[in-house]
Amino acid sequence: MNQKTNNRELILDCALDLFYRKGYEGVGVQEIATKAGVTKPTLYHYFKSKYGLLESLLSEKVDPILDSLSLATDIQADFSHKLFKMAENYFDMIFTNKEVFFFMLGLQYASKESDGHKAIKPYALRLMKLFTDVFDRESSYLGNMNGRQEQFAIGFMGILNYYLLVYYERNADKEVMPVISQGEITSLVHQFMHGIFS
Amino acid sequence: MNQKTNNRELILDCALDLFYRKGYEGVGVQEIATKAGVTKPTLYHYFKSKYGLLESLLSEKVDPILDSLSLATDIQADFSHKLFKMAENYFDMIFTNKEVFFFMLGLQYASKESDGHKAIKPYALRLMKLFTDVFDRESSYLGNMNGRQEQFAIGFMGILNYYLLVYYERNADKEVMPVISQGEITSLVHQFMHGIFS
DNA sequence: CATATCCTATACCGATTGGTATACTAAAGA
DNA sequence: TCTTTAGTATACCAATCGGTATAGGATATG
Repeated sequence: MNQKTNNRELILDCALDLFYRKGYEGVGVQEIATKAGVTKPTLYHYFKSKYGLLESLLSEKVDPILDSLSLATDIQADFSHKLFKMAENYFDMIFTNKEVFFFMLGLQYASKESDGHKAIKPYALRLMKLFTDVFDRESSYLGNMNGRQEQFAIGFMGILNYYLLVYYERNADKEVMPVISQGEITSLVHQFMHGIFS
Repeated sequence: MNQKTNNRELILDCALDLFYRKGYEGVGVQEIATKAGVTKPTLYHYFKSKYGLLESLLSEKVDPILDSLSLATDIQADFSHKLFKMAENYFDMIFTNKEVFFFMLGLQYASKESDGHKAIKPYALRLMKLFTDVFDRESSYLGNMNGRQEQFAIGFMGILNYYLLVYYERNADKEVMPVISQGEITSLVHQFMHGIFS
């Protein structure tokens, strides 16, 4: 039985759990190794540095998520339904990858000079582009966005992410976090599309 | 001349600048002291610990800002104008207190178990309540929000904050960050109130 | 002048930080 | 069987972490 890949994966998983709970800078390499039941040289055999570990972690955990999100934006439906589906997929993705997502979100808001922020930047841009593309594609049909597609994408992501943050904090104490209902998603999408008077 | 308050203030300012640029965990006590031109015991004379320094920093820098923001929400105008004024004040506040605000935002998204997140929580809640109150007060006039005031507040803050984050990243390299124009604010508020079809 | 208080510096603490040199073991390929 | 390679452990490194004991200097009050 090949132990190699096992330990590598184990280290990544332990690192993610710790990073998620305490933040990238708040976790030492020793702590990760101990939790994974290996020693530091083992960790350094697989990853060239702590930052290298972070990079591997992101590329192996975040990229697949973005890939699947990307596929999910290719549905055929009217715009309102499309946005609903997008929000639903987004929330789904987040609840099944809670640790990755909130760790990612934290890095996005971390100080610019921090290692974490530098590491997350390409992924954040890709996620943003994913949302912007949806509005861009729609504008060729609707044609009424007047170059504001990006502002819409920012607004949509802003609403979803901030809603998630608040939701997450309020249910943090709960054993298992309850999912966001379809009604809530509908309400959020409706608010985004038609404003607050309706 | 009394040097005491000078050094205390100096330490706070240096700490803020460093925390803003490198993050709370990314900065050592020694680094703060050195930048302020004092030694560690001096720092520890004024603040009982690194965390105590953070607490003092927040209460002395964030609270006044929230106070002034709170006052600014008390204007008499139609709702749309009120939201515009709020967004304008919010952006104004942020651009004149860039370091405090983005440091605060970073802590808000930091991992729950981190010291920084624990320290910022009450301030984040106060800011949130500030926005929610505006919608609550308006609902007594309009009465058409059906208990969704909080969702609206979250959405509004989400749009503003995410817009700020993107804007901030794009202009990070610039010598002096250009302010967000009144037109942009109008557009954002309009989008929030009436949705994307208009 | 003397005392008390506030402030600051030298020098140190144990613990932890990220990272490594060296050697050993197990397995796979020739 | 011999050699090579990947993986792991012991033990170590200098540097930094947050924090402090002690003592000296300044200033204000008695």
